[in-house]
Amino acid sequence: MFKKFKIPDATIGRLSMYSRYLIEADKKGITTVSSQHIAKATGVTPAQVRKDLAYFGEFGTRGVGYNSRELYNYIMKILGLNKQWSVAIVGAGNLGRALSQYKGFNQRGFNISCIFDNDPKKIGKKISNINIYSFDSLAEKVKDFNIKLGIIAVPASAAQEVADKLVKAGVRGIINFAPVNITVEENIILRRVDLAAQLEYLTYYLEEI
Amino acid sequence: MFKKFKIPDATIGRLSMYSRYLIEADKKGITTVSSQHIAKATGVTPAQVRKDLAYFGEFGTRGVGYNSRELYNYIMKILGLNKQWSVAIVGAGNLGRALSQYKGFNQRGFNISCIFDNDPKKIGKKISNINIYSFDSLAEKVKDFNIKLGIIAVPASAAQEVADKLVKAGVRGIINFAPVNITVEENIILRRVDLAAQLEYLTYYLEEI
DNA sequence: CATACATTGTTAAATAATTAACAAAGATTT
DNA sequence: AAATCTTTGTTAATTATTTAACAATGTATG
Repeated sequence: MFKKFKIPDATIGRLSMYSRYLIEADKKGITTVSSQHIAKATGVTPAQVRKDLAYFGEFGTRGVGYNSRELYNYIMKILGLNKQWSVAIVGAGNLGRALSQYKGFNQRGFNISCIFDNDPKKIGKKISNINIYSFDSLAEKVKDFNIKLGIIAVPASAAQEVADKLVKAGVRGIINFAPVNITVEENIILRRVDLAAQLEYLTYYLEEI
Repeated sequence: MFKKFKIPDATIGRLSMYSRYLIEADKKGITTVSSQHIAKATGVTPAQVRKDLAYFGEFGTRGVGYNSRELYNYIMKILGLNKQWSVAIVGAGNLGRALSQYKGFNQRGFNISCIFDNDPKKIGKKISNINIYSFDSLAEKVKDFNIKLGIIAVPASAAQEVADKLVKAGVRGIINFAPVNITVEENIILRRVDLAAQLEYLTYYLEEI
């Protein structure tokens, strides 16, 4: 698996979609699929599918297509999903609690190992069998559980501080749900997910039609 | 407000970020900001800020910058956020419940009016004062509450059916949290948010470093 | 086994988005 | 009031991404 070239960010998101389609196809007994099939199921063009895959190698057979299971395995490997990942969620508010229980993470190999909060009323409790720990024990627990991924679900005002703590503890990738821009050192992967902004895309387009 | 040209999708997301910075700046008594200030606070380039704004008009004063409050108001108007929007959430599972309670929506003018589910145990109950109704009453309630935005938080297998129902009831914009591609007629605005895929971006980049 | 057909992988063309450069316009200083 | 400084808005250049086209390659058919 080689990542020599710069791959468009969007490609990664599409690979994830492809993989979901492929595992479904495989379950249904569809052993072979074409770029056309994948494209139709995921809402992209066949050329896009082939281009995306071409970044990583040759996975198909000309005149035939792709073996569903095989391509699925390749993509999962590309995405780094051929193993389990431990994840920490920081913030046991509504969003943090929901994400802790969200089944979709488990389905893709993510294991929410622990939750952190600074509310004494929450510390020591559990959310669907996941322990809530104090901020103070973050570094310790991150090392214990070998956690490389962190989810920030705290208010905007605390997000940067939490990010710093996570990075210091050894976390390598962070998703920030707080609606604020935070910065991390260069070798840390950071993504921002702004739920309200998603609705704002809709209102923007609906506004003037 | 004119949307003659095709605006990059990313621009809309950035406008949302800018607006969040601007209201904060205004609260702190910073009446004037430059594209440089906005850029630094939101993690983009000053040229990007000016380009984004230029799609919609001239909001600044050369040699001076932008009036924080004024630009904030302009952007909110552009995004269609100068009024309240009623939103329906479909699915009262973990994710649906969390989104119903998520404070971030309210802060930006979104009002979760009702929740729909088909579980008899949930119908009739409330989640932080928001009623849970049956799928059957969806069309009726969407009209009663004048709901134009819908959030799909049901399992992938039910997502398309829910989308169809929402559209038929008069909803114009949809966010789909189910990890599946759904289709809607052309004049409906649809966005897909795949939470697991967000983590997969991280693992992709962490995999081979 | 030659011909027709299907579908990939790849190269080229077209489109889109970002960044850089700078003239225009207003504020400040001498 | 001329000269200098600042920062916008806009145009041009650059970079990135998507789409289209097609040669290469394998399968199926007569």
